[in-house]
Amino acid sequence: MEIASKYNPAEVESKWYEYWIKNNLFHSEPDEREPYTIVIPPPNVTGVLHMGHMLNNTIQDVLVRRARMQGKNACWVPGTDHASIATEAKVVNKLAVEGIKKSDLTREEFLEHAWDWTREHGGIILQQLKKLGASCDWDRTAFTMDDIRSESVLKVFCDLYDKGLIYRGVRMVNWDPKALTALSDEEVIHKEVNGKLYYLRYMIEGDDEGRYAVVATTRPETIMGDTAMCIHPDDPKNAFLKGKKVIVPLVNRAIPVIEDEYVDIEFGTGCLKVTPAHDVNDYMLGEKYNLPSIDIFNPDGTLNENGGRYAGMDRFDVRKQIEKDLGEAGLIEKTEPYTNKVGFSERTDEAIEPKLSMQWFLKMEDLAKPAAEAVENDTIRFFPEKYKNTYRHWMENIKDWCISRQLWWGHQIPAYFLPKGGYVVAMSKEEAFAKAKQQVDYEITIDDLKQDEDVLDTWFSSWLWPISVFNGINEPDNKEINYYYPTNDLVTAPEIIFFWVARMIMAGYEYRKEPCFRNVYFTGIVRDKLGRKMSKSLGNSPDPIELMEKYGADGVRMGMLLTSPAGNDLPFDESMCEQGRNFNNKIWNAFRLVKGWEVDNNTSQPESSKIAVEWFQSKLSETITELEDLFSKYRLSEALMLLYKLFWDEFSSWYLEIVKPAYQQPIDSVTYEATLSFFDDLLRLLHPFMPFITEELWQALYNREEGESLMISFQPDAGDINKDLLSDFEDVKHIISGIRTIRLDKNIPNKEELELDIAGIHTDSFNSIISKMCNLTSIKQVSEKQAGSAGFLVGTTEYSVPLSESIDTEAELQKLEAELSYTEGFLKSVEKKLSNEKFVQNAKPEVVENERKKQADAESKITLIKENIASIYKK
RNA sequence: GAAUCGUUAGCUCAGCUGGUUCAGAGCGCUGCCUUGACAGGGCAGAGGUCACUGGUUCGAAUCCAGUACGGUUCACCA
Repeated sequence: MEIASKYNPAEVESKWYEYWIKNNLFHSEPDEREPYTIVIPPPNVTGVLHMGHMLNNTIQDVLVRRARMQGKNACWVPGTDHASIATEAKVVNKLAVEGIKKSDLTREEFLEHAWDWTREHGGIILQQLKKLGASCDWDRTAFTMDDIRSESVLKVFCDLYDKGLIYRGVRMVNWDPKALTALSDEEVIHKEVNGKLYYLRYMIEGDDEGRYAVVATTRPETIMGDTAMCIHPDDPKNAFLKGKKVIVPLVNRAIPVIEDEYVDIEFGTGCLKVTPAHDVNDYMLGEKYNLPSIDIFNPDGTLNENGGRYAGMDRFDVRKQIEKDLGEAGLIEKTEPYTNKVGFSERTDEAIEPKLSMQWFLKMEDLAKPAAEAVENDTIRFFPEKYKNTYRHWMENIKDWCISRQLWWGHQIPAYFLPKGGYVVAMSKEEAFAKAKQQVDYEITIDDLKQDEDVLDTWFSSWLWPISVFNGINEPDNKEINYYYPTNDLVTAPEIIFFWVARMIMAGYEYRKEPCFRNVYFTGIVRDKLGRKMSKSLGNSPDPIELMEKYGADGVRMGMLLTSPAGNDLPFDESMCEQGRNFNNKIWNAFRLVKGWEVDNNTSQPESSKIAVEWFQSKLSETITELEDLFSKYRLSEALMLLYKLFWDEFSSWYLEIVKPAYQQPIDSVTYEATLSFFDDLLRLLHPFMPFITEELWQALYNREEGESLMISFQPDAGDINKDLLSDFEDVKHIISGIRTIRLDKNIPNKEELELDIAGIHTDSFNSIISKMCNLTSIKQVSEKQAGSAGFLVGTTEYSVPLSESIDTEAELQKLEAELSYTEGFLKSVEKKLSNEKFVQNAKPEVVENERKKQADAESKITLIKENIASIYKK
């Protein structure tokens, strides 16, 4: 049988993915087994796969595949998110290209376009996940705006409204002048901006001496909205302003000077201009002192009629113009460079405008309580744990959630306004009508009801995801939700801990009285070599699909996992995928070797093979035990590395080399069967990490029936671990390495046979292995090392190889001297410790005992080295 | 500004309740190796005052305090 010397992933991957699908192996139905559930963090429906998705979904797939192979009923629910703002922006852009303005369309027409767009681009990302090998239950694919999820969202809205947790009111909100919508606090990113601090003169009204106050502000364009000036009551330098009125420059409006301790005397001049409509703090002052509020902005960030001569201009242009105008009017004292933090929209990167507007809010305090506790007491565990702090801090300072958005793409708020004021909240217009009739004392028709134009924040649907994917909101007692919920693990990015994770936990307790998941694995950020976050705009992100074509999905999966402990950023480098690909190739070639052997039932098993089988059995068991521990701590990269070394070093470099028959010789059947069985176990262990190549080889290892698959077989169990055998074998490796080093040093080809002399304690049972691996003709005990031989120490036993050629005594001496001085130094430090009475008294007995042993070992080693040196001199 | 996490080999990271798993792993690097699974490979090597300064202790990479430098999150100083 001819098998290519290089593994070619492309055809293998699609073949097995189709096979898994065809045999319905990803699908899960409730049964008597223990469930294992993961819900996917739904990617944006019109998004494409990026490196962050690759990392995230690889981890989920590893967890799901492993759980499935542990006999659990594993269910990974896929789906997508309608991503209100992001998608709407994309559709608006697309229409703009076609010369259509959103404002020219009706809501229905716009939504038509949005659905078209969704149908066209939606689900691409899910197809890409299939390339990665994701074992999602595709029959369960959900969308945050499909019927079940939409109904769930409305239901929850109505329910929370009925409970009095949702309210409507005019509040200062974060306004995005580009997307033309309000945002929640979490959607605002504060960035440092280099600007100026403007010192403006406000003349005192009716002051004969022409005195004035100086106000320091970063936003001179908002002066038209000023309705007061504020000073600190105890500020001596501004005391002369008390009770006066000052004139707002340019608009010549008189405003009162108020006093409040909120003002920082030290900052600027100690005078604060108060613009209640455009600053959160000024708004609070306005409330406190009952100040009028003058809104000077249009929704798009241009000035409205209150902006006087600046009406119609953009806010940033006004800032420049006003600086000029005020300067000319002699009303600018000075300007100085100033750095401050400005909020920007997460989605549009537009500077946020604090704006008073009517919005819907959700009260968070009561919802937060059980959610905070659950993480605090580890009912829900975070990996890494440090995010508990972040979470706690947010939960303790939680504010009400602004859930309305002035967009069309999303779940329209189920509130219906009544003709003479007021509104009713209901699941449908019909229901609303019924309610309305009861509520009002005048005649109305259903057409008199007008539904609120706004939609809900995207996260208002995502926070129900673990419940809504099993229809647990609409039918709270259905079989599926009762079986699959609570889910087990959530894999997501720390950036959305507040947006999503925290809120899901809240919804979980509110609607199921149970945690929505048990463990949260936070992935890091995928960065490029320069440490920059990979992003579309920087263009520094490789295309995941191209990567998979180049290195194979298994190779890329491995590359992503090799160096990414939970919570750590991943400095991505293609060389890691290369390492992954190389490992695939190693497995492939090991398989070629084993499958290429000719088996002879009449050959008896050599001693060396018999021991190797026993040893590897123990090694395997040991690794399985360690693996379980690592998985329990979600240390996936370490788990993978452990398997990497098991396969490459222990299995390929040691085990296979030992049992490998001589060239063109057959192998005995006992060893052969054992080797196949080991291979089978190794493939099972590796499968969650690299599903494709393992399935390919597992199918080829034995004759499998149609429908059989590695992915639904079981993880191997750990057997007995013979610790003595394992540790003896480590010595054997050292002996073999020692001999190899001698060959290298002395330039002795492998073909040339050697002898091995041993002075000291040695277990003979491994001689067959040493002999085979080193091409030895004899291994014998000697009282001391022969002259003219090269040696090394393993423990306190001296191994030496007699050499026919004369050896370089000078070099030999140097080596021995170096070892002697090292060992003597070592002995000295041990002796120092032991002669310290306090150490002997205070340290644990076993520690002291250990030091004594070290002392004895070092002493005998020194004696041995000295003898060797002496023997060289004798000669 | 506050909170929090971190600093160990060229790179990415392990190192649990102080003492032989204490100075480790993978990659990279250096040398040698052409027939026999694999050069996408084999074998053997070199590489670190564990950021710094004090302290606790018989004993510190490990515990404590401070400093420096990074990261993350939060914050209304105009």
